[in-house]
Amino acid sequence: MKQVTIYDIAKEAKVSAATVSRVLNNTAPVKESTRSKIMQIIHKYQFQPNALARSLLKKETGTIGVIMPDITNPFFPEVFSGIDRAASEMGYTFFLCDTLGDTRKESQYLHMLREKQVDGILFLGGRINLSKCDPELAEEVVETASRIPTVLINGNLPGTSLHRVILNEAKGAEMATQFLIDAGHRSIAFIAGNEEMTTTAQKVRAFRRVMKKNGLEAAKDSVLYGDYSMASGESSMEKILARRERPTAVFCVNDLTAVGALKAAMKAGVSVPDEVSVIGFDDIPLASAIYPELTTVSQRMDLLGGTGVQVLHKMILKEKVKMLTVIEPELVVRNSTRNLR
Amino acid sequence: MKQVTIYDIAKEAKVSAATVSRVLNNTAPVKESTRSKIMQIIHKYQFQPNALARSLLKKETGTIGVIMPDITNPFFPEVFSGIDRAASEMGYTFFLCDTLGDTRKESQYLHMLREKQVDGILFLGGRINLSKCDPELAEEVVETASRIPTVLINGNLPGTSLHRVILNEAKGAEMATQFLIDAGHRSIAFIAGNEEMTTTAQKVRAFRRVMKKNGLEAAKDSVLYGDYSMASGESSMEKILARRERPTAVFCVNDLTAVGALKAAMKAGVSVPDEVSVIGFDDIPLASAIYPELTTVSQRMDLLGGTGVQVLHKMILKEKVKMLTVIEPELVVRNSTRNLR
DNA sequence: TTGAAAGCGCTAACAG
DNA sequence: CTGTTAGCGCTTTCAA
Repeated sequence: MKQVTIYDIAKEAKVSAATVSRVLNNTAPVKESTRSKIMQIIHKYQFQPNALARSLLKKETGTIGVIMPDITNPFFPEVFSGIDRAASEMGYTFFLCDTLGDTRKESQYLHMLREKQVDGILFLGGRINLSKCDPELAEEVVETASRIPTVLINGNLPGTSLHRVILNEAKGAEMATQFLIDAGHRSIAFIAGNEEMTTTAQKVRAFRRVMKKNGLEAAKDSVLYGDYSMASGESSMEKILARRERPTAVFCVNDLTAVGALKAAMKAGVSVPDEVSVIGFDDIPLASAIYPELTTVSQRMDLLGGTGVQVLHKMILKEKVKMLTVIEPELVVRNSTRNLR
Repeated sequence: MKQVTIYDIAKEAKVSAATVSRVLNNTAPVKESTRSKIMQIIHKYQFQPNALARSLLKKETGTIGVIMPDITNPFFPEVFSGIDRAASEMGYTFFLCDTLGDTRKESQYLHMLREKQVDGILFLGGRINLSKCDPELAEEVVETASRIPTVLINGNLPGTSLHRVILNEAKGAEMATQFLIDAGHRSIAFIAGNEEMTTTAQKVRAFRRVMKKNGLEAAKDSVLYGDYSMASGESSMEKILARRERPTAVFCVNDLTAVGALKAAMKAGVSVPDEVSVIGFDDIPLASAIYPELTTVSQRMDLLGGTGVQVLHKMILKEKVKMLTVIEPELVVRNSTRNLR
């Protein structure tokens, strides 16, 4: 079936293509009788203008590229949902680019998004969470950002200056640690993620700092590294429970890990929170859906995503925006932690 | 910064745009010396061709639209992941269209995807899961599908004939029910989803059929309706536990609901599986990450998504494909169910 | 092996 | 209020 174009409509209505375009876009007054005739024909053919042609001309596509490492990790759908909610009103649609944590795919997507002329890019995870990011990879992002408005969500590329929207993770980790200490815990373990990632490094530093500040010792083996997954939380918790000296509380780098830790505890017949307190990070929906409900630090993922879009939108409009927007975490106390006093 | 075009490259290389296009696409032999000169200039400007212009001409965008009701429900990211894995090798990228279960948004996205000239559409959830779908809504999909290859995943539009890839849900529900009965359960409740949706209706029918076949009674109140969420599973389970005559097993329409049910049981101090068995449906990652690990029916979501893409891809290539592809469910026995014999 | 020219479908001046 | 004209950036004959 041949695609019907604005010319076909114009011919049948005995007007010029320009006039059809005018009624399509309401971009200039058109006599009511012509308008309705045109409308009728448009309807008859179920005509829809070709967005490619329009975008080619207008140099805007109404499309945003979202790069993320793993849509299967509940954190990202939540952020995406916030992005979507904020941006669909503005008329944007999204290329969802799942990199599976593969740096090469990140590069590919960066290129692809440029070719497809997206209006903006939202970058989450991957290289922007590496403590030591290869300068070439960083340069790639900078290069892209110099042509397409780009905002990094919850990440950074040291040595560059890109627009960012981040959650104050250090603060969140401080809050969690202090909360545990205030509840009387003196021996606390931290189930972390990947050591090379800032999402872990920042929290570990904050954790150690707060412990020290409270005159507590964070033994070397108090921090266990993993990969942010439920499986990793489970195995780390097993190790912890196997020790002769168990901590009374465990702080997890994210909720997924915490859920895994909870499972390990239950499996071992160790009661949470009676025998060990567990606190997570993120506040994904799952956190409040399990038993015991998880005490956690909210990343306010929808706000994170929504704010990212707002910043990006302003950049697209060439309005002024702060380079850095930081969102404050919130402690959400539920039932997986116990007050020892 | 003005966008650099193929002409700028051509001019600087002192060749025609056609030649540049040839080296870009390897579409005709080019003298090695010219080729390398052009390449060098392309590199210098970090030139990337404008995909809009190319797509306008070639009438293909390498883009697939994926319409789904809720990216926040773990089922969908899993399917998407399967789609992505299968399709990114083929060079497709995705518009992710989250409808939030809003029929109007579905319509909007259908239109938008057409305007953006996607090569194909994958439709999940929403109107294609309604037992009684408004003919106009169905017609909209048919109309779209007549112009753009479209496949429905896990759904149907009665009275139309569209390409579909579905999981045999009735079979899955039969397997789950029979499994419970074989384990000696005689009183079984079913926590369902929305009564108007086929994902619920099919399972309810299968559940009743198998009960009857085994000479068991499925009392009217044995089926509780809800909305597929963890919260709905929790509240339904609370109702069930409040009865003087408790069933010994509960079959849940999906894993999310089952997780909610588990929570309610734990909260009430009712042991799963000792006092009540719980079986889910889907096998999302969460199912095996909680304690007790959930017995469930696998929807093989990655296969579902991957197969959907394969079918779609063939349609795009105008190859022959079966209208209907059905995937068989698998029972995954874990620890949330108990054998009574 | 290369260039000229036409055109994908649309919009934006500029006239009238 | 409406038509004409000229592209947007690219690919593809057709000739040379």
